[in-house]
Parts: sequence; structure tokens; C-alpha cells
Amino acid sequence: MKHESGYNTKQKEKLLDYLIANKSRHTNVSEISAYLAAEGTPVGTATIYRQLDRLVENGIVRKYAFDGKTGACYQYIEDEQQCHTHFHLKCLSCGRLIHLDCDHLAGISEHIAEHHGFIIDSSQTVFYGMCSDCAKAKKEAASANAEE
Amino acid sequence: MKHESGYNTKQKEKLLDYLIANKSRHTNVSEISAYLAAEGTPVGTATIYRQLDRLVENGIVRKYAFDGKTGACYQYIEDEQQCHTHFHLKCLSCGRLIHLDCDHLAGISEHIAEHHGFIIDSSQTVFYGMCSDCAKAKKEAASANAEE
DNA sequence: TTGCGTGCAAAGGTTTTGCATGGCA
DNA sequence: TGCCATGCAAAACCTTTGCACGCAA
Repeated sequence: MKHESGYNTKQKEKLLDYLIANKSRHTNVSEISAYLAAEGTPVGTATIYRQLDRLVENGIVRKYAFDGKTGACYQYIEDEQQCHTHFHLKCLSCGRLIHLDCDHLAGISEHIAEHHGFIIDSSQTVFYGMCSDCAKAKKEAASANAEE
Repeated sequence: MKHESGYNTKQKEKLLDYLIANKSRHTNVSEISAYLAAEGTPVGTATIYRQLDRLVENGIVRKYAFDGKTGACYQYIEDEQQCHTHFHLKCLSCGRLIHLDCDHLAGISEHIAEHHGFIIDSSQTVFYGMCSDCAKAKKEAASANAEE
């Protein structure tokens, strides 16, 4: 099985521990770095990136690249199976990222795979739009500004 | 109607010209910058970003953010109407952008709007994954590397 | 003329790289 | 012991921001 290649160092262990402990959500490098430092095992940024890269390559961790400036996010992959039913919604107004576990949506992947010959990587796919809060706000602004 | 707001400058014009001329594919800032410079109308990077931002806001250009380090990509949106039932598939392997007109997919927006209170902007939303060609190629590579 | 758009340069943030050292196997 | 991983710092990169000047309206 594709597992931790290379040596076992405590940095790598701690890093993986953290990822696993937070597998329900995604983190980023600065969070990881801050945690490890606070935890008593400060790890250099370069090392974190290097380990993360390897973990991603080995399929142990998933990398999300929502936005160039925010920095990439990483998340431990618990099980292969959870991948295809999990999408993300990102609000373009407030920037909120919403995790979406929905069986109905899972059908999308299948539909597209079958009918369009395209395999969606839902971990990389983000639906952009507006969350209910922002939609409300914009609706009001728009009605005041209607021109067409 | 949401069009080029603000003044008409030759920089903006050239930039838009380039985007329209390359509407079949996506470009990035360095490409644009290089082109404009070679073309005899060098435009400052800051200006390109600023104009691009505005174009994106006005719905004239679509912005893709694949990866932090690659930089964002931009693409001219040909027609307004194509947007709301129209999703995009982008192959992460070969970079191909596939336009997807499909009634079934249109239901996605409604489902998410109703059940998740989120309004998808399909013109900004891109499904990332793998096209059939690349999937085939990868499948072979993966089976050769199977360890479990 | 007014004020927006532009350009330059500097700042900001994330990620990568080089090199010497330290630790795993 | 040999080699990989680490750390630090510098570099590279993309993007944003400040400020003065030029140009569109």
C-alpha cells in the first residue's frame, strides 16, 4: 500500500497526526506550522511543504487550490470512498467555503462520467456562487440598481 | 447592461482585444503582458490585474484559479446567455476546457439553491477532473502501480 | 477641469530552493 | 555508515497597493 515513503521522523509523524486529527476539515500550511510550533515541535515551513507534497503524491492527503492568494489547503484522505460525494461551495461575496455532503450531488459525477466521458475530481472542484446571506444582501442592492 | 465601466483607454482596448482573440482558450497575466509588450503597447502588470479584476466583476471575463503557483487564468466569456445552463469541465491533465450544455446539469443549480440555499454562478464554476483520453492514460499508469 | 486609469516600484504572501547539519535505518 | 530529512534563509513567484502623472470625458 502506498504509505509513508522514506524515513520516519517525528516531524512527519506530528504532521500526519495533525492532519488525521483534523481530517474532517481542511487546513493550510500556516495553520499546521502554528500548531506544530505551539505543540512543542516546531517544524520548518519548507519541511511542511515537502512532506505535504509527498503525502499528496502518495494519495494520503488531498490538496485544494481554491485561490492563488489564499494559499493551498490540505486534507487527510480518510477513505477512498468519501471522495466522490463531497463537493465545495465557495461564496464569491464573503469568501465562505461550504462543505457539501449530498447524495444527490454524487449523481452528478456519475452522470458526467457516463454521459460526457469526464471523470470529475470533486476534491478539486468548487462551485462558485453566493451563499444565502450574501444573496439576500445583493438582491436588495440589485433591485435598487436595476437597469435592465 | 454590465459592460466596460469607466474610461476607454487603449490599454483596456488592447487587453480586451487579446482576450477576445483568444476566447477559445484561457490565458494568464504573464502571457497577456508579454503579448502586449511584443505588440508595441506594453501595459503594466498592475494595470492588467486591475482591468482583469474589473472585467471579471462585470462578467465579461472568467477567472480560473487552479493553483497558487501557476497563477490565475482568465478567459473571455463569449455570450451572456450561455451561462446559466452551462458548466465547464476542465481537464487537469491536458488542460482542455470542455463546454457542457446539459439539461440534467441545470438541475444542479436548482437543487443546491433549494436544498442548500446557495446560488451557483455557473459561469464561474468549473468542474475539474479528467477527460476520457487522459483518464485512459492514467488508468493504465495506475494499474501498473497498483499495490493493494 | 475633474477624476479615473496608468505606471513604476515596493510591499505582501505563499511556495520553492540551496546548503549544511542532524537523524533514521 | 550512508543517505534522507530538516532548518534556516534567501529566492522566486504571483498579486496587491501607494503615489504621482497622464489622459478620457
